[in-house]
Amino acid sequence: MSDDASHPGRRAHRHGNLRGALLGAGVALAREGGPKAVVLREVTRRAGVVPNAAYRHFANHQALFEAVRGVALSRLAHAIEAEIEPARSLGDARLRARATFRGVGLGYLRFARREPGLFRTAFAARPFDVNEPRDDHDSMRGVSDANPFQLLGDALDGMVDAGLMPPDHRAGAEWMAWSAVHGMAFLILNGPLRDQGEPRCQALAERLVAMVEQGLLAEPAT
Amino acid sequence: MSDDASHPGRRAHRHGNLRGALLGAGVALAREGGPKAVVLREVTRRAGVVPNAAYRHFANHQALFEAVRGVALSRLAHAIEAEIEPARSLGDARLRARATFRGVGLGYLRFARREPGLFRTAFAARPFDVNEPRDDHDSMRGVSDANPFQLLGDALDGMVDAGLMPPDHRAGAEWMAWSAVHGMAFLILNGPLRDQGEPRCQALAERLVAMVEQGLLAEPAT
DNA sequence: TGTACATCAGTGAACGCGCGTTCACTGATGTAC
DNA sequence: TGTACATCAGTGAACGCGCGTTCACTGATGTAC
Repeated sequence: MSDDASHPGRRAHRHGNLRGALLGAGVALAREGGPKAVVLREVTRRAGVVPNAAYRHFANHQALFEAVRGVALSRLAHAIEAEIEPARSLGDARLRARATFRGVGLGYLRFARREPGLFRTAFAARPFDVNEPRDDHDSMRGVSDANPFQLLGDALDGMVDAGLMPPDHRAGAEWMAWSAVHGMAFLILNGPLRDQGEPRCQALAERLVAMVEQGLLAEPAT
Repeated sequence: MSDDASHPGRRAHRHGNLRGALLGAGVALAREGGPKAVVLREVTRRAGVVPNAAYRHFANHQALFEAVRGVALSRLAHAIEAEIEPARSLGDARLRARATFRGVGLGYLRFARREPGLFRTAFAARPFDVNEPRDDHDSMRGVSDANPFQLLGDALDGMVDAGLMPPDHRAGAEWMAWSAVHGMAFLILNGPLRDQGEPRCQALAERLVAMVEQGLLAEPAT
């Protein structure tokens, strides 16, 4: 790729950054075809290298896949951060808390629609550790390094801090919100909602997030 | 299996009901290992038959898989019907409507927990047609033949009929409820909620369904 | 500044695996005469 | 009631596929003297 340096006719040895090239190829495959497309042999093919060369940089196929998955999760976090960014400038604390919470849900769903392959990859196979720090591989400057789950938790904390959500409703609220939003992502990607247009998807997403907000705030103590 | 009939030493020809045996083996595999475990060669192995014998009864592997998936969806519908059955005897129409609605969600989630392999199989690969009638393969007598989606729709209609839900909130409400419940099933089966005990899962499920109910009824017209 | 050498990233060839699927076959069953 | 025959469900053997992974190798690179 970028090693057109000073040794024109040399053999392909000393790739330069094969690990990065393999990871990039894996991410590209995941974007195009989801988790099943992240096949070791195809990854090496794309990197212009023989299959077993991958074993210099990853213990096995699973290790490579986990690295790709880490990037996918990181991209999801960035998508959410981009969606909640505008809310930061809101003056009213209550409005800001609500807008941030909605942004987390809408960002999650937007990423699912825009990057279905990466989204599927992020949640394929073993679930990600809710506490694992984000892969800083492609992190942006000036932006926190939270994983998607932590961004959701922060948004919920904000709702409590702003006095919108009773503190005794806070525990476990992540699971409620995440369930709703992930389920809709599934219906849109694999389910009966899969052939809806973008405007309809956006409308459904907004209604869903509003429903969750309503349900979490007004939730009876029962 | 059941052909210990009148021909003791005969070859394995004329199985009797090989199609049924294959389907049964496929369902058993799906229960044990989810959709990926429904492998044609293993199905025939379990039926005590040579692999290509399956092609007398199913066009190919996919046709066999779809048949298995149909059974899984049918089982899910039965689980939901069993859960809403008690609500039918409730006198008050409003209580009955709410109990039925909750039963749909709780039955869905209970099935996901009790039959994770079948649940995963039901929603693997291509989504089921929301209008397709249930496989009557193992239908119960005295019970309607609705698919899970139709049961949800009926429950929502019941909420409107009972005056609990404003009619203008009815359209698309299935997607809201289904999203929430399916997402939680995912978190419990594949996500960070996967190692919770049964009581905790049940509590989360009840809270989720209550949240959806609250959110759908109080939903602002925005 | 030049030579000898250790390192180790990538090569080339091959493995065994289980899969879905195809082919020509055989022999028990049920029917027609 | 008995015989000839067509049917077709299941057999046996084989295929090509792409996969992940292992092995002994080679040759460019950077370092020590």
